[in-house]
Formats: sequence, C-alpha cells, structure tokens
Amino acid sequence: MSVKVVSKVEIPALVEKRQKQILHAAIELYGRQGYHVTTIREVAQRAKVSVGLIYQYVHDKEDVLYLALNEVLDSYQREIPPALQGLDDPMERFCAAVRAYGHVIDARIDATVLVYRETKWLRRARRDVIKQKEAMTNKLISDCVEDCVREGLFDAVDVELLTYQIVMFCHAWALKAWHFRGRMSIDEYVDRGLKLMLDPLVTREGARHWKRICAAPAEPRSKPPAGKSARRA
Amino acid sequence: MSVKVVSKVEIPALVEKRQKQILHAAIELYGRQGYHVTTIREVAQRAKVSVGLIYQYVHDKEDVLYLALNEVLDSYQREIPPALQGLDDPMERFCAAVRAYGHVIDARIDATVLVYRETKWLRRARRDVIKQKEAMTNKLISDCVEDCVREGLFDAVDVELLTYQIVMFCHAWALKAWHFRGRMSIDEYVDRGLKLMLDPLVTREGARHWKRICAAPAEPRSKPPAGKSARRA
Amino acid sequence: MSVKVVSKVEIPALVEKRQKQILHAAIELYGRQGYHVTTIREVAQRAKVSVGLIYQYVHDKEDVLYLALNEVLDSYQREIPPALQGLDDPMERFCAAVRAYGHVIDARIDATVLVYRETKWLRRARRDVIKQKEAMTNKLISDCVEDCVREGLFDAVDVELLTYQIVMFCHAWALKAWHFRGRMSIDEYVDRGLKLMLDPLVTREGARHWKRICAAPAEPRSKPPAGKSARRA
Amino acid sequence: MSVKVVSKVEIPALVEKRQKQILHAAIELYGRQGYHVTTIREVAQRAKVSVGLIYQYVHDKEDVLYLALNEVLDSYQREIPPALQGLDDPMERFCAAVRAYGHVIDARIDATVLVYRETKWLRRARRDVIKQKEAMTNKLISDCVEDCVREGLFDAVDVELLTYQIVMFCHAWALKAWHFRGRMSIDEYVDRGLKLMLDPLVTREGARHWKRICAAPAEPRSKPPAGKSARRA
DNA sequence: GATGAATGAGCGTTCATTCAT
DNA sequence: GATGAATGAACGCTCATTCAT
Repeated sequence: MSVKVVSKVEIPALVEKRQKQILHAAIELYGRQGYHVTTIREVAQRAKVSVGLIYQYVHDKEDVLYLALNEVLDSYQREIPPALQGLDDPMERFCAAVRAYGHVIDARIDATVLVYRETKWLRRARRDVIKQKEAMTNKLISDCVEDCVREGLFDAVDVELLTYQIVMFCHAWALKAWHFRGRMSIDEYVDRGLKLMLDPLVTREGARHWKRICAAPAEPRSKPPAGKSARRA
Repeated sequence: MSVKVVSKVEIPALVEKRQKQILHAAIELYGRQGYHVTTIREVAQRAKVSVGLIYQYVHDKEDVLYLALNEVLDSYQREIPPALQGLDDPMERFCAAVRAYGHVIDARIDATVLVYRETKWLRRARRDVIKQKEAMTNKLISDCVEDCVREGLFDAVDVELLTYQIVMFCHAWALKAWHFRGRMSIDEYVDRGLKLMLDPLVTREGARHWKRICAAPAEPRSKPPAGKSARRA
Repeated sequence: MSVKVVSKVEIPALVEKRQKQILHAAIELYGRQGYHVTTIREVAQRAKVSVGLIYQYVHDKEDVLYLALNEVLDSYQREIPPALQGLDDPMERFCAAVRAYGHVIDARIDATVLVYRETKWLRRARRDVIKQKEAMTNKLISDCVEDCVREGLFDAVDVELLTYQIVMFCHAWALKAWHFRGRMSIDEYVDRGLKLMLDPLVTREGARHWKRICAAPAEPRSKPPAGKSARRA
Repeated sequence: MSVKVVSKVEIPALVEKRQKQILHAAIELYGRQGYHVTTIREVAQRAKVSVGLIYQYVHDKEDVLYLALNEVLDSYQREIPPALQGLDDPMERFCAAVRAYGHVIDARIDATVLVYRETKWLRRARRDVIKQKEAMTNKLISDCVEDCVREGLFDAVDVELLTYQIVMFCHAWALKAWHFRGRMSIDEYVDRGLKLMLDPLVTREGARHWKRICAAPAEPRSKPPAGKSARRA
C-alpha cells in the first residue's frame, strides 16, 4: 500500500527502534514548532541520529509526519482501554473512559493539537488512516454511551452527536489549553464537564420556553421527541 | 504597538482597500492549502496585484496571516449580533445566537479551520489579539447563557464550561466537517445539538448511578461541587 | 511543447540576454568539467548572476544543458553557410564547407565534445531536437556532396556514408584532439583529410576543379582514376 | 603506480573474480545510464554483492570506472586479432580487421559510447592508459594498412589519417547508432565503408586482391553475402 | 504608488564512503 | 572475507524579501 512507510533497512527490530526514535523527536518538535517549520536536520539532531539515517527509515518528510501522527492516535488506543478494566457499571465505565481520554490528552497536549494542525499535509490515503484511527478512539466512547443507553441509564439520546460532544470536550482541553490551563486541573475539568453533560441543566420554566421555540417545528428532520417531553413534564 | 500592521502607503482608504484585497486572497489560499505552503507570489496573483505591492501594505508574510485571521474573527463578530436583533426572549436569543454562529462557520468552514491551524505561527502579542477576539465571540454566546440563567430559564449552570461546550459544538461543524458534511445540514446539526445540550439526557435510573459515582453530588441538576474532593479521595 | 525552455520572466529581450549569459557560462563549465560535476552555483558564479536568477529563466538543470547544447549546434548552422557565400563552383563550395566546419569545431573543441558526451542526459524529445539540428549541419555537407555529384565532379558515390565520413572526420578533430593537437593545424588536417577522401573518388573533371582550388598539390602519389571511373561506370 | 587499482583483499584469484563481477555490472549500468547517474549501490546490486564488498576490491568510484573502461578496451584487443589468424593476404587481413572491429563494436555499442562519454572523469594518468590502449587497437588497423602499402596494394597514402578515418568509421557505428541502426546491418555498413574508402585509393594490384576478397565473399563470418556481391558487381 | 527582476539563505534529499559486526 | 547500517558533505531548488525603475 502507498500508505505504508517503507524503510531501506531490513531488520524489523531495528526499523521499529529507529522509527520510534525518529517519531518521538518529531512529535516533540512538530508539536512545539510545527511541521513545516521543523527541518529534518532538527529532527535528526533531537533523535540523535544523522540526517542520512532518517532517510534510511523513511522515504520523505511526509513519512515522518505520518509516523508521528500515527503514534499519537495509537497512544490513545493504547491507554484508554486499560482504564476501563475491571469496571462493570456502564455509567462508571463511561465516566472512566472520558476521564482516561482527558488524561491522555492532558499528558500530550501538544501532540493532540498537532493532530488537528498538521493532519492536512498528509496525502489523502494517509489522512484517511488517521481519521479512521480517530474514529476508533471515538468508538471507545460511543460504546460506553451505547451501553448506558442499553441499560436504561441514558435516554435514547443522539448517540452520534453526544459522542462527538464528549470527544470535542476532551479535545478542547488541548485546543483551548491557553484558556483552561491554570484555571483548573484536568480532573476538575472532566468532573465539571460530565456534570454539565449528564445533569439536566434546563429548569422547568426553561423547558417551557424551549418547547415553545421548538414547538411545532420540532419535527423538521429531528427525532421523535414524543416520550421524552412526557417524562420531563 | 508591535501588533499593528504598518503600511508604507499613507492614504488610509487605499491601505484599507489593498489590505482587504490581500487578505481575502490569503484567506482563500491559506484556507485551502495552508499558510506555509502558500507563497506570497500566489497571494499576489490571486489578489491581482504584484508581489511588490503586497510589501507596501504589509511588513512580512506573518502580517498577511495576521490580517487574514483577524478578518475571519471579525466576520463572526459582524454577523452574529444582527441575528439577535428584535429577539427578546432569552431562550430565543440563545438559540438564535447558536444558530447564527453555526451558519457563519458553515459559510466559511475552511476559514474556521484556518484559525485553528495557523494561529500558532503568529508572534505572541498577535496570538493574544486573536484569542481575545475569539473571547469576544464567546462572549456573544455566554451573554445569552447568562441571560437565560438570570431569567431562570437555565439552572445556575457552569456558564464558563457550557459556553465552551457550545462554542466547540459550533467549531466541530468545521473541524469535523469530513464527518458531518453530507450526513446532515447545518440546521439539523444545530437543532440536534441544542436538543442534546438543553434536554436532560439522563434517566431517573441513570441519575441514581451518577449520584453513586459522584458520591454526594446530590440532586439531579444542581451542583454543590462539595462532593468532588470526597469522590477523589 | 515540452521541448521549450520556459522562463518566469516575460520581457523577451531580457530572457534572451539572461539565457545567453547562463548558457555561455554553462558551455564553458560543462565543456571543461562535465555537466554532472558542474553545480548550478558554479554556473551562476561564472555567469555573474545569483542562483535564484537562473531559476527565473530556466526550470531546472536539464534546461541549462539543453540551452547549452542548442547553442553549440546553432553555432555550426550560423557559421558554416557564410563561408560558402559567393562561391559557385560545387567543388569549391564543398571544400569550403568542410574547412568551415573544421574551423568551427576547432574554435570550440570542448563544446563539440560536450555534445557527444552530454546529449544523453536530455529527455527524449530534446535529444531528438539536438539530433535534428545535427542532421541540419550534416545537410550542409551532404548538399555540397550532391552538387558535386550532380555536376559530375564526384563519382556517384555513397552520399549518405560519405557525408557521415566527412562529418566524423571533422568531429574527430575534437574527439581525438589529444592526438591531433600539436601534430598539425586544423588547416593541415582539413587539407590532408580532403586529399585522402577526395583525391581518389573525384572524376577527371573534378580533378581539374580540385587542382585549381588546391593550387599545386596535384598528384603526389595519387590515383590512376582512369580505370576506376571506367570500372565504376 | 597511482594507476593501479589496489584491493584490500590479498588472494589474487579472488580479486580477479570479484573485480570482474563488479566491472561487468558497471559496464552494463554505466553504459545504459551513465557513470555519474549510477550509484555504487546499483552496481553492487547488479553484481550481486554488498556495497562494502566493492570497497574491498576498489578504492573509490573512479576505480570502478577505470576497471570498466579498461575491460572495454581490452575486449577489442582480445577479439580483433583472432579474426586475422590464418589470413595471409594483406588486403584480406585489412578487411578482416575492419570487419572484426565493426563487429566488436556492434556487439557492445553502449560500451563503446561509454568510453567516449566517461573517460574524461578519470584522473590524468589513467586517462592516458585508456588512450594508450585505444592506440593499441588503432595499431591493429594501421599495421594492416602499412602492410597493404608495403605490398603495393595501397597507394602510399596518409597512413595516420587513414587509420583514424577507419577507426572513426567503426566508432561511428556506435556513436551514430541512432542513425545507422535499422538502416543497415553492421556487415553492410562495413562493406559500404570499405568500398567508399578503398575502392579509390587501392592500386591496380590492390584492386585485384580486393575483387577476389569481395568476389564470392563467402569468407569472414559475415551476414547474407547474397545481395552484397550483386551490389558490388 | 506599483512593478517584478534579482538575491541568497536555507531546505529536503542523495550517495560515496566507513566500520562494527 | 563479507555485510549493510550509519554518516554528513554537498547538491538542486524555492521563496520571502528588496529595490531600481
């Protein structure tokens, strides 16, 4: 596949080791200064290898970016599931997943922003791989949501959108770090976020307004709000 | 201030006209291909001026980026308020603001992503200006939220976080366009999002689990954050 | 056509001037050190321009080679015909052509070898242009040969091969310069060559012309062409 | 001497074997793609050895070129003399020599051009060796010419120049292959060339020999002699 | 004020050569 | 003796910026 990074070296263990060396240097540098601004020479220096060596494990600079972004996405996949181990209660699993996601991101804020900022420079097929990996991470969350719905802990909400809400909430910790950092800890952030999303925030009076606004239009293309309003009332 | 873009030309009207010409070309190009990849020559070509001319209205390439990002942020500020005009009901205003924000973003998806992607390359002081303008847009939303709270339509929620939640929701339409585009219209997106955020999604049973996990947290929607330390401990 | 060298500059006079500047430096350098060994920086230096300038008049290094080789071939085409002006006698024209060719080559030995050595690096279509230009130069010779045949000065020889024989004879002055240089002058070389090639194949009528042109040289050891032409006829 | 290629390996038989392996790969590759364009890695690959191994039998890349060019020149020396064995008539020997030369060149067109193209990159002393080897090949021809003159078969022609004429004639088969290839066979080329060059300068006595040889020409090793005698007749 | 030709620092990449295994 | 991973100097080329016109 044109998606794969091809190395001129044939010893797999060495390839893995070297690519890791390179990609960690790259994540650090790309995260801090940006992909385009960072030269291959800098990556080599930070990885403590020669320029030439990099080109034995990578075909071009885009390969390095691809390796770096992949690693970031993989790290999510690697670190979230363990946080759910041993937990049975769907709600508990859900909260743990969100918290774990938040923590992974908090541990690698620059890397998370990096994915947002630089994925664009990958060629189509690789961008798709990255997106698919992101989708896999999202799945970790949406599975939890679905479990909660199945067990009757959540209403039959808009799972798709809720998942994206939660994902964006986690990403926001990185994307808006300049705002949140210093204002609170990642744990407080997650707590407040979960509360906000899970606790109903509209008052009885508010619900009335809301209904009026959405009154008839409710239907356009939207869901069957039928049962819900009943429960709410 | 070092924040301002200084032009060598002294006729203000001309400066404004030329800078607009330049920045529109830049937004288009930077949005589509990225800032670093786009050359000044390309910007000049698209703006139908000479390279030299650009440097009479701008000191360097970063200036062009600054001009471009500024314009994007300004456009939010310009286009959202009119959508609220004539509306009195706080809830209605809130919904209208969110919808307007969604529409502005939908109309300039690339430009919105551009801000996320390229703000980093501005020097500190200018990055701060951009962030402040973003804060001003956020204020448009948070004001509505606060009005709702004040009028008792919303619980005394976590305004700060709710605002960010809503802002991220709108931005997600651009940031995750590859996912949402084609799946629904911006209007449906806003409708579903508002419903998700304003409608309580947790069932009674769910609330019990939630309470157990969060320890004391008490009632359905109120928030005495007291319990937090307990939970963490 | 993909054969043409495209310049970013649009003033034709300037393009011509600059390309000339570049190509003369290139001919000199490529001729002396070879195409692959010569860097663009060296060409720039010798042409007394900056590296960047070269790339405004040329798309890549191959363009420079193409320009250089073209110029060499063109110079043949430019300098041989004038040597024939005013001459009517076919034999005289023939000799003048060979001599002129020899002189052009003598004046640009390195350049001539350059064509042999480096044409290969041009892409197909351009190599064909070069070959066609060489064919045009050959035509200058073969036309003379044909005139001589038509006027009965030469036997009805193998024109194609004779032309190539003569062309190679001229080229050999450059290709084997290390042998001939110092051993004789280009004029002596041409004289001896013409004698070697013509003396015999010339008809009785041709011999008379030949004698007139070469003054005395006459019959040293030469030819009992008597029987031959008979034989050939 | 700095002319010799020094190997780090001390077993002469091995050195010879390996160098042969290397130089054959090199001739093929250099002939097809050129010396500067071909990497040592490519040579190693084609010779089915490692890069490192090459550097145990060769000091640097120029050594490889030297080895390659030497082999080409040596092959002439190796293959022409046998073609003269058993032939006594000077004219016959002469023709056989030319034909043999033509055939060697035809068998290795690329290699012949290679010598012209790449000899220049050798350092002085080695270039001289190559030239000397070329002179030895020329001697094979000039000896034949001189024999013909001595025996009164040729006029007392310009031996030096005639030799070069003949050599260039043979080389032209390779240098102008793009012209001749497809137009005729090497045998026809040689026949026509000999006719062009000898026919005239041959003495009456020589003509008799010449006729005898080309008569039924059955001999050498040559191609469809059928049409030839016809043409010649 | 407007133009675009000219500059040259700096980048991605290659490849001859070395040397530990 | 044989291997091929590692090195880093050096090249082709780009592009932000300047400045004479």
